[in-house]
Amino acid sequence: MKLSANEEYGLRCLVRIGYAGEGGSLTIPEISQAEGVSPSYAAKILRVLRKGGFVKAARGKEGGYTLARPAEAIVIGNVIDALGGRLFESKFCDSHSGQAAICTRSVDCSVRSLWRAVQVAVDHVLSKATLRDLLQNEEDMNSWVRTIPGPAGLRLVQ
Amino acid sequence: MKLSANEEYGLRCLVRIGYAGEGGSLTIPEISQAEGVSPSYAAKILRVLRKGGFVKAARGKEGGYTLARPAEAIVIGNVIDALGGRLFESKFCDSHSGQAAICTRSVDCSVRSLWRAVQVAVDHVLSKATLRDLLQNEEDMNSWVRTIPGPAGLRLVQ
DNA sequence: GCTAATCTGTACTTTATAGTCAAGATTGCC
DNA sequence: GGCAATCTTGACTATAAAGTACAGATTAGC
Repeated sequence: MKLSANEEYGLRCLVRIGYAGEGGSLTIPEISQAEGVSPSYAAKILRVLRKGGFVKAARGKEGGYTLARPAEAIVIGNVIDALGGRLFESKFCDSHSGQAAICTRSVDCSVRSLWRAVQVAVDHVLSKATLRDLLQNEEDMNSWVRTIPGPAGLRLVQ
Repeated sequence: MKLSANEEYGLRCLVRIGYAGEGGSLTIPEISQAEGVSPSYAAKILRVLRKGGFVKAARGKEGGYTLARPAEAIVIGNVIDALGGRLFESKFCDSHSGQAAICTRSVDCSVRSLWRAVQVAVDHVLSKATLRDLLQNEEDMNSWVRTIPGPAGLRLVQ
């Protein structure tokens, strides 16, 4: 249960572009240097963000990357989704691949229920947080964390 | 944010051994066939579970794997930990490696706070669930999920 | 239209994870 | 002791993820 490099760097690049403000833009060299990754790699990640519709790219002189939408309209869950595939996507726990038949044995049921509970917990954080939340300072950050409903949401698992 | 094969198969193997009941044991061929993996791979995973102290192995005829402790004394969070490294362990978000200095730039702070919130949410599920919970049927399963406290726990993030 | 700055795409190399193999060690039973 | 069943170990191969290199396309400004 680890973060992929794509998820980590992708989100960081996005936050950095967000910090550039409305209409502000950053170039690949600027971003790659700030994040300490090679320009090629930054470009690769930024391409994913662009294809996901989170940033816009402008070529040529004065070019660079800008947010494609206002920060409050960018849900972090969707960003992570685009960067690293679906949350907890797995070849085993495949409620999405229509292989319901595999859930006849109890081991499958138990484990899948657990992963579902974890996924719901994660989604509760990531689907509520927007890029705007990440652009506040740390103190403000914690305020939205406190607003996450607990048992009510988790009950959805069943 | 994906599950590793180790985490998925490891937990499944453990649950399967748990289903064998108190003192019941399963051999590598039995487990590997049930899970649809090669005996070699099952052996590799079971080694991790053994070194983690979750199962005991007996060699020779009548040998096999047994739970090392009662199911209610096995916390799933610890199992996942042993199988796949620390939750959300990352070379970036390294509050564990004492590199606090990296948190001077706001991008680092924002992103790390987010991951911390996610980790807390995940821990709330995994540190409360025991193997015993997974051995119940699915209906019973959901009952412990409902008991997870929400905002109270997440407030710990700050 | 030329030039320099910038993004875009593909192909490549490196490294980590997943999964396999085979020889060795232990145990229970005869 | 000998045999068969079983776990143990380390080395090996295959596949996926991480990261790099480079040639090409686009644009702003002159």
